[in-house]
Amino acid sequence: MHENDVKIIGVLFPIPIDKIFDYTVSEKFFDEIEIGKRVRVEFGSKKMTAIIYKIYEKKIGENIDIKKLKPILKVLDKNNFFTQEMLNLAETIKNYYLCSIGESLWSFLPKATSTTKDYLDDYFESEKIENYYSKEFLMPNKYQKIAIEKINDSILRENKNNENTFEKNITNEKIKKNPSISRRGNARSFLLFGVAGSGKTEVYLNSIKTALEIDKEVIYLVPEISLTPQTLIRLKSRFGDKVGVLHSKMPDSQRFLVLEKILDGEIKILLGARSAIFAPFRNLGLIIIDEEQEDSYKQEPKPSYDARKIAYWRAQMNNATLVFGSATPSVETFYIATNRKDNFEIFELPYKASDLLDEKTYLKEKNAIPMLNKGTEAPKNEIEAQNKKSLLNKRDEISKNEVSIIDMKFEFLKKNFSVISDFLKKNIEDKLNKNEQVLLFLNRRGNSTFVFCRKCGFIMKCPKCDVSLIYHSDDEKLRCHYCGYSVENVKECPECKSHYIKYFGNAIQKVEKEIKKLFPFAKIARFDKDTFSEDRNYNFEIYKAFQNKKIDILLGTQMLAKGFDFKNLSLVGVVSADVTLNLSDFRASERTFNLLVQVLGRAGRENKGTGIIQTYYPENYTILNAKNLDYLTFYKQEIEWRKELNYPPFSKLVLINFRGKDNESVQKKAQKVYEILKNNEFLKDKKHLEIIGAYQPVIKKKNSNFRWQILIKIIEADIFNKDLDTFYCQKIDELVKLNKNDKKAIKVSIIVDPVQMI
DNA sequence: AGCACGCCGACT
DNA sequence: GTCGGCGTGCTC
Repeated sequence: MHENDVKIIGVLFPIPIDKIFDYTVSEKFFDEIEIGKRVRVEFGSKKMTAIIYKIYEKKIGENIDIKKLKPILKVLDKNNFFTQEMLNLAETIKNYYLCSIGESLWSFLPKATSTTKDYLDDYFESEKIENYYSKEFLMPNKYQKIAIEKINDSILRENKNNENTFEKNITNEKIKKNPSISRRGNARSFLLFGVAGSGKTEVYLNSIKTALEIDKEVIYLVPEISLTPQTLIRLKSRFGDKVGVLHSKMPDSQRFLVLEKILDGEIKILLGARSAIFAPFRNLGLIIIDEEQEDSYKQEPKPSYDARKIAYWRAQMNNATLVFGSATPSVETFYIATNRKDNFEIFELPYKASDLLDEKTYLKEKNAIPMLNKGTEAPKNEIEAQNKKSLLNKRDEISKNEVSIIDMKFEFLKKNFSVISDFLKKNIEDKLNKNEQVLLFLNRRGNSTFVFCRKCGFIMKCPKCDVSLIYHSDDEKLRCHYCGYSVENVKECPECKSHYIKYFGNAIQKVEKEIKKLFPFAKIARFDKDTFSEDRNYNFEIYKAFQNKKIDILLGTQMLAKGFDFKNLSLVGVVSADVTLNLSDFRASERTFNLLVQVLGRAGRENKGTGIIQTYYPENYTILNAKNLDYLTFYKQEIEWRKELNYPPFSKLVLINFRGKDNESVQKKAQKVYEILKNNEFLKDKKHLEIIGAYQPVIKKKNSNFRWQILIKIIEADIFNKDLDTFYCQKIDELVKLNKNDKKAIKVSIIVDPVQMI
């Protein structure tokens, strides 16, 4: 084998080893190989697909023994799915989220998932798009107008001093070790803060139009695409074939087709969930992230990236405009936006668009507002005043639904032992009599939260996880909601053989039974993960059935809170608001607040509806502020304790997970690492570092593995700036890696910015 | 992460 | 005997 006959390339696998693997390339492949293309190679004993990351020209390094290298078998791609920007981004992700470069780069490409036909297809077959939304751009109200003008201004301004980012040939030299992302131009970031129905989408659509006019491309992220078919329909009706979609149920072949169309320039707007943030656009001008507060933007298995953060980095690298939208923004984003950090600006859409756009108002607005998309600048002081006014004053003017809080402790004293309070019952009856629809919300699947023996107190627990089993009456089984373990229901106590088995707590199936008893003539349907998994089309069916008034009472878990838009719904009852509130997670209040506001917002999007929250904590600030739909007051209280206890946005969290079969050795390991971190001379910065541990999380055992954790708070970290705290993270990573290779029986993983704390 | 290889216990 | 559980090490 002569040096001239072969080339050597370095490739990456989707494995957690931070290493580039070298292979030889025979002459017949010389024309095909290119950095970013995928190749088929033998790896160990298996054939695997890898991505070309390096092409070594001519000189073969002295430390590479050519005889040890295996040849590549095939070049898989005609097109290169990676732009130069993506390769740099992979490095950034690797450094920030502490994964291997292989894992990082591979997360950009579709991986084999289920190939079920999605119900969206049926949706398009059965419904005519035009029937739903107009092709015309609606006339925005004055709040929308202010936002649109500012966003358009940002998009257009960047066009002037933007170099062409199209790069065809990627060379090794261009892959820098620490790519700079500080190339910040004038592009800005925006938070659109507006209640449900306030017309955020119309603002997005206008911004997209502007971006397209100057030949820029757009990424539009939604939390879960299959729950929001309306968004796609609206996009398609305005922009037609330029719109591409990526969603979770799509087969890989179709995903690659979408990527190809992006590279060909056929697709200019990509709508999708989290992973769509990696779209290989070469002239990205706008990124929209709707429902910005959703946890689903953060991926938990490695690489555990946050699409919002990636969006921020990509916006910086491309000088693109970034738009976040939410009715209840995440505390972190709201903090940054209101403190105007990182070129961030906040706009409020304080009214439901329907309230403003009655015909009279419409005509008034239409006459008052000059044509859009010409970069017309609204008077600066007016905008400022408008923002100030609405942020400082409580939003009294907002047409809000009437919401009541019911103290369940009091119900108990009244000797009403039902899960439905008298007040809620009366209200449901009232609505049913008026032929209106009711939605009941409960955040717990199954029938009872736990099953125990009244004689000896034995609680049925999952043998693999440290959680109680939940009784499902459908099939008379006890299930673990963490690992899926299930057993037949018990009639006698496995411990003392008594027959005094009691079912405790209120889960959704039990509530369903009770509702059926209370309202025997009502048509009742249940909607949760259990009914959902049985039939993929179920949620669409339910949606249609409810729309067509074939259901009187719909009972559901948090899956209901998203995306659904019911017109005849006039009462939302939260059966229990307390389940998520009591979780030991620093985001528990935030999640509960968001969920409550979302669920309550389902009522009366057209007419005025009512809401009822049942709780044991009627004085809790989360519940109270949710009742008033008062985000600002909630935020002020939430941010205060976060600051006090150094939680995000005042710190960056790094969670180290230890798990293994033997509890004691896992504990020892965790404690040893804790000592090492605590005593390390680089990490002795007590002012900026708080190391907590080693402790057992609330769920001590998961899937037969005992768990221990160490939590590190890097204080005063800037949550969007990766440079500030990278040093600490790298050091932590280094120390943990150095100390984990002695035994494989204990698995150690580091999660940067964890979302699941328990 | 997979996967092979190898060492020990259980059982047709 | 041999099947299989999982602990350990390797992948260019």
